[in-house]
Amino acid sequence: MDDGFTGCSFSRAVTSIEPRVEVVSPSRARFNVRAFDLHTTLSSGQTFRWRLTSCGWTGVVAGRPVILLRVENGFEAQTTVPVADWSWLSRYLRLDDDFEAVVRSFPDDEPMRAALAACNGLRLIRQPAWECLVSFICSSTKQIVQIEQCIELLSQRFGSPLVPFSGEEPVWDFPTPEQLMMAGEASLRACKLGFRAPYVLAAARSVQDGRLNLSELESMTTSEARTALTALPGVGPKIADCVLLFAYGRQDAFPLDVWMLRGLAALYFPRRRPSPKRLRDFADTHFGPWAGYAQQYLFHYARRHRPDLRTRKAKAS
DNA sequence: CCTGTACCTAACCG
DNA sequence: ACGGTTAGGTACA
Repeated sequence: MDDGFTGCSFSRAVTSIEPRVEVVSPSRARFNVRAFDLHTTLSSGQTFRWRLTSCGWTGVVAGRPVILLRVENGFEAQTTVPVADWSWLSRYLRLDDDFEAVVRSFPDDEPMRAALAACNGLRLIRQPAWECLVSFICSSTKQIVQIEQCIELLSQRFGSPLVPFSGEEPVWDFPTPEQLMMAGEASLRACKLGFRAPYVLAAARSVQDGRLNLSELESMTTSEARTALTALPGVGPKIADCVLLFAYGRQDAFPLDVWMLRGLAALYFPRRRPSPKRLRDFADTHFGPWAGYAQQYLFHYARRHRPDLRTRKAKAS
C-alpha cells in the first residue's frame, strides 16, 4: 500500500536513487525508509544547521528550506517552493546507501554492539563540500552549540535570502565562497569565529581563485584529497577527515578527535594505554568497508551514552 | 616522532 | 552568582 507513486513527473528522475518516495503535494513528499532516526542523525554533530521547531526538524538543503517530520515507516519532507524532483534530498540523506548491509558489515565486537543498540537509526548524511569545510574549520576547540551559532551567523549575515515557511523565521542559504571572501576578516570575526576567521577567509580565497577545486576532489584518492585539504591553513588531518567523510562520503576517512581517541582507548584497549599512532592504525584497519558509519556510531555512543568517557582519565572498566 | 603553547571566545561546571 | 576551566584542532617552536 505504500509502494505506489502518486506523482508522475518526479518518479522517473528519482527511481534510480530512491524508489520509496511518494509525492503528497507539490511541496511535500513522503519518504518510506526504515531505521532512520532524524533526531539522532541531525544532532550528532556532523551538521550544524538543523533545528527542532514545533513543526519538525527545519534546515536548508541544496538552497531549499526544508522541514522533516517523523511519520509511520519514514518521514515527510516539506519545502517552501514546489519541487518536481526530490532526488536532491535523497542524495543529502544518503538514502542510496544499503543501510542493512552497512550494519551487517560492522565488526562483531562488544563496543560496536553497544553503539548499535544505543544509537539506533543513526545515519550519515552527505553535505555540500563548501559548507562542510567551513563548518569544520569553525569547529576547532569549540563546542557544538558554539559551532551552530557561528554557522547561523554566517548564513544570516552573508548568505542569500530564501523563501521562508509562512509564519516562520527568515532563512538564508549558506554563503558562497565569494560571499564570505567579500565579507572580510573583521566581519567574520564578528560571527564569533575568533582565530578561525583568517582560515575561513583563506579557504574562500582558495576556492574563489581556483587553487582549490572542491569538485575535483571527487575523482581523487582519499589520500590525495586529504593532501589538498590540509594544504589550507587551519585544516589539519582531523578537519580534513571530517570533510572527506561528511561531504565526500569517504568511508576510509576516520576522524580522530579527542572523543574518538578516548572512546577507542577505553572501549578497545581498556588497560593498555595505546599510543595515538596505534589508535590511528587500529581505526584504519578494524572497522571494515563502512568504517565511516562505524565511526559515527562509536562517536555518538561515546559522547551521548558514556559520560564516564568524558574525562581524560577514563576508568579502565 | 613526541611535548608544550598560543590562538579567540563563550558555554560549561563546580 | 561567578570565575576558572574547557571545548570534536592546528601551527609552530
